[in-house]
Amino acid sequence: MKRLDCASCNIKSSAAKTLNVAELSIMGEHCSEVKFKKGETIFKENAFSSNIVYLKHGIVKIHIEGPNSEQIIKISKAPTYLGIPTTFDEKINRYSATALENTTVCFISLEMFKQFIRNNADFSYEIIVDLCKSELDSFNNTVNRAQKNISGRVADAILFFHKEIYKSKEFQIPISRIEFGNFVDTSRESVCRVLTDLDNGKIVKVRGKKITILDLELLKTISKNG
Amino acid sequence: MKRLDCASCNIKSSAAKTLNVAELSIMGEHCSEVKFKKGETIFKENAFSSNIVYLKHGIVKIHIEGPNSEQIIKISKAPTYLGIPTTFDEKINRYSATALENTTVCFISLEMFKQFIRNNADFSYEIIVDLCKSELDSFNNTVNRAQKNISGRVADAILFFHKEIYKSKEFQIPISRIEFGNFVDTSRESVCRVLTDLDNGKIVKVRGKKITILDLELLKTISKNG
DNA sequence: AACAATTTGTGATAATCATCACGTTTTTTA
DNA sequence: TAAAAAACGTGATGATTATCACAAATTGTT
Repeated sequence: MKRLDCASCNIKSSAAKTLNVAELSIMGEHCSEVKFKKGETIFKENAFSSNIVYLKHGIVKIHIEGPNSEQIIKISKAPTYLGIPTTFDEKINRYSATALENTTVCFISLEMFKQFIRNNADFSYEIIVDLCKSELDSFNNTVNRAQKNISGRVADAILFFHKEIYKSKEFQIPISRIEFGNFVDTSRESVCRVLTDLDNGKIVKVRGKKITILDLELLKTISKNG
Repeated sequence: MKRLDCASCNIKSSAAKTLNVAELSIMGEHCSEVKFKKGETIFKENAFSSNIVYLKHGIVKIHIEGPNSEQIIKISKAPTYLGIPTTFDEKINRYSATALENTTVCFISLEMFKQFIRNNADFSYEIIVDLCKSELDSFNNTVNRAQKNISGRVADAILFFHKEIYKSKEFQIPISRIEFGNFVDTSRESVCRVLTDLDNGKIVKVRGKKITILDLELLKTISKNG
């Protein structure tokens, strides 16, 4: 296993920031860094798992094979942990993670990670804060998926890419129309139709995967009211 | 504040089980036990919050006010923590909890709870395990809500009450038809129709709120395939 | 027990959205 | 660079489900 110099890593998680040099050195001995290309699977549902996965660079989708199609649960951007719930409680992964662009991840030995949690309460504290945040996100997500119509959900997704991922009004969406549908609980065709409507209304300029938000306020209104 | 004798409590959370007598005594000094009647609000979305809530007895619904209606995120049964994510990261509650039957909860001082997490890594560990479990549940929920049709989701809910809450084939559902709809992302009317179909097909006997599962296997099939 | 209020059940109708079909464009690969 | 494969856009159609309307049943109240 490649020895990593975690102490000098400047993309530490807030949990890792609580560790001292000695602890970071131990961590480096139980870590490996791997690069993935766009489209590659980082870890897969139902596969055995004994690593915590930390996303250092890049964007990934978290997805589960549903009864009808792939369900994209969320899209995550570095830096963040990817596989804490999936590895902590279960022996097998309960969801998959796939790179949406070239990414770098650290595979951290689960045993060592648990040691840190058991021995370092500050570390645990930060992990708990993280898990709480994602649970709240997940709850909000449930409401939005359930109660908004397709236009609202597509608008939501565009606003999500704008605010959470690219922090710009102009970006390339990292997913196909099919994946977009799997992300906002609708069909590829419906996504296309909503996008052309937004384009026709000069709210969002849509050119293939390239998105330019023209009227942010109106887009927010659509996100709220559908 | 009423002083509680946490040491002698036999409904301790797995986290609280890691505490020694001295710690449990401290906990008792920073806890208060409150009883709620069916229908009463335990804590409310957008209200200020400075307590961790532990459900000792009873069943509650966790809900969020959505753009169109109340969204029931989940239904939880004692013993469990209710408000970790809502209090840990935020100053205000991000969701409400309402008693579905007479319940007993402990309000635990957030400051003290954070002290335990910072000082007792075994305690933190158990909290993390809990949070991981609920995140996984939440992910599965997302898939089921998105990809199953109404029959499947209603069947799911009945199986949920059977397996997770009452552990019996016969029970009274603790929610109205409207709430049932808010729980499985549909209208009151659609819930009624699916329930009469299940009753007509002799799969589930439905008499008002009283449910008797007659054909468990068929119900599971409906849950899967709609 | 009688009344009011709420909850429930069910038919009719309308809206939303999925699916199908097919042509076009873009991307990948040989 | 040409061929093949994949992704995309859009119209037509049908299925699912929401909404409306109203009667029946249940629950709560005086």
